[in-house]
Amino acid sequence: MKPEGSYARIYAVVCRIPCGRVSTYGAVARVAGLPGRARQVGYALHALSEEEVPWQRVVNARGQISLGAEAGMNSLQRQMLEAEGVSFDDRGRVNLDEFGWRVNPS
DNA sequence: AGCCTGACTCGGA
DNA sequence: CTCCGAGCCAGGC
Repeated sequence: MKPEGSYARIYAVVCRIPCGRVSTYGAVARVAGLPGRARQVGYALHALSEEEVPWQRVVNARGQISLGAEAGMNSLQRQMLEAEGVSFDDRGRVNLDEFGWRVNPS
């Protein structure tokens, strides 16, 4: 198993997130086969920087955008999600109970 | 080789 | 509900 393989897993999971839905780093990590390595998920996405992967649909457990550090990106992400139909509150948080993506919705 | 930082999460206060 | 501390792995210097 190559270390790069883990990254490909993360990208694959993110790509599986349907339009208008968001997921958390922990959830993606778990589905990608990296339980507890949520941090690495964010790290992988940061290194990603590709438009082919909807990294914008990935937020933290609070449903808030953690990009803060990357100037401009956090605002951009919010607008992109809003364009997909995702609602944000005054604090810039998403209602995971509603837009939170479930791997297998019952 | 080691040390520090980081797109995070969880449990407790 | 929010805030704080500890744990986790990988990359950069």
